[in-house]
Amino acid sequence: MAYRQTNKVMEKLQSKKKEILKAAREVFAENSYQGTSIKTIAQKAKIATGTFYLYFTNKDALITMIVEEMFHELLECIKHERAHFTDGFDKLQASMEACIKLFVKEKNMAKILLVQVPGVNNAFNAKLIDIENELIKLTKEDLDELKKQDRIPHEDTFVTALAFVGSFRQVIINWLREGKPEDLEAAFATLMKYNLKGMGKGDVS
Amino acid sequence: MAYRQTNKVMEKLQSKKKEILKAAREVFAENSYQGTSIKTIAQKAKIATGTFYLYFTNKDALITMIVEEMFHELLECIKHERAHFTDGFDKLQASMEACIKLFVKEKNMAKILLVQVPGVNNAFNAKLIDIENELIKLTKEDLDELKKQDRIPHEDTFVTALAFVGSFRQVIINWLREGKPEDLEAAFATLMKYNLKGMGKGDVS
DNA sequence: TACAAATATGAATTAGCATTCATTGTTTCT
DNA sequence: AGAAACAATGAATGCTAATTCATATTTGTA
Repeated sequence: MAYRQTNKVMEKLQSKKKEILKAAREVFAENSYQGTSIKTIAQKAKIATGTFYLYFTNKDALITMIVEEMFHELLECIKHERAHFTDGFDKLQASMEACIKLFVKEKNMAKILLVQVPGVNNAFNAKLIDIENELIKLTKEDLDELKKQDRIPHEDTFVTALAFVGSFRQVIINWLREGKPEDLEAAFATLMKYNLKGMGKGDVS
Repeated sequence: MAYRQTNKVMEKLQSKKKEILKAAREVFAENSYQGTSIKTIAQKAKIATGTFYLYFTNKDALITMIVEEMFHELLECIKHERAHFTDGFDKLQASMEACIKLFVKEKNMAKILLVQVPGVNNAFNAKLIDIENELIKLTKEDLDELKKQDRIPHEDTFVTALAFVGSFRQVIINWLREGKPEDLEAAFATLMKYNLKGMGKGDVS
């Protein structure tokens, strides 16, 4: 009779794939894409290098899956937090707060998305750019809404959205690279105030 | 008797070295460090691959020299423009305006410094971080001065400096990658206003 | 238990690219 | 002109790391 996988085996395979992904996230967070070898990942995942290729077609497919997973996690997290609010300013604040909280919790994710992967190659950058553009789009929508309500001056909301996202990005990257500011969540307050004032919100204390 | 180079030959060698640097800047602007081969650079510079090694000890020495040249160009340009002003806000504005004008003029420089920033752990990356840190340091000094003069609120000037630089960085990167905003120098006005308001400058129109 | 299908292994293969080097071409000086 | 120093060449070398594959182990069915 034909061989059929039992549940036990299927679960084992699934968990092994997850194990590889987990190991890979850790290794990629500390080393560049080029500087990361399959052998290293395999060792960390406690498998032979050849085994890796039973789970992923190649190194590219691995990093693609990792980045896509992170993309999904990040956007879901942001959208979930935004959903609690209707006010434009509140939605902006919720987005960035969600983002920062997630990065503090999943530092490897931040390192991969912001520090390691950007230099890989132009094809990969495209994926990362998608993530960033999505965040910029969300921000611009909030700004356009606020503009329509006459709650902020009629400036170029696209440039404003870029400035907003860029200021957070820079602080997070510096935190990852140099450990400064030490307390990212405390810096969040300063940063949010800075940006709300920049947008022209009237009553920022 | 010992052979002595004539001026004509020395000049030829100098200009060939410059030719290589120029070709390399062009190639590095479009490809990552790892993705750029000496062969490609040599072809563009119209020399044999072996000849490259008569001018540079290796690939690392080449990128180091390029980045150091750019570092120097950029900081000189900024410092020169700042020197015309004594007021803190004016100095901040002059710095970023100089930066943007230089990047518009030397787009390859911007691409190398901002887009091809690889997560590669080598001299290349370290040097790029140096440049950014220098700019952040300058910004923080201006902010500290303004704070001492009680012209801005007593917020964390380091985080503020990061936000300031980060907002410009993001806009410039987006311009390089997607061509938006189309007119970078026009976006500069919006961006500067945003940041001055963010800092808490009172009379931003 | 036997044997077939599925998984796992890690040494061998392969490919790309930086760097070297034996050879050829050019410049300087007598 | 001819020899010695210098410069240029590009094929050959060597290294690193991704991917493959022949072999071994594990799992499922009868």
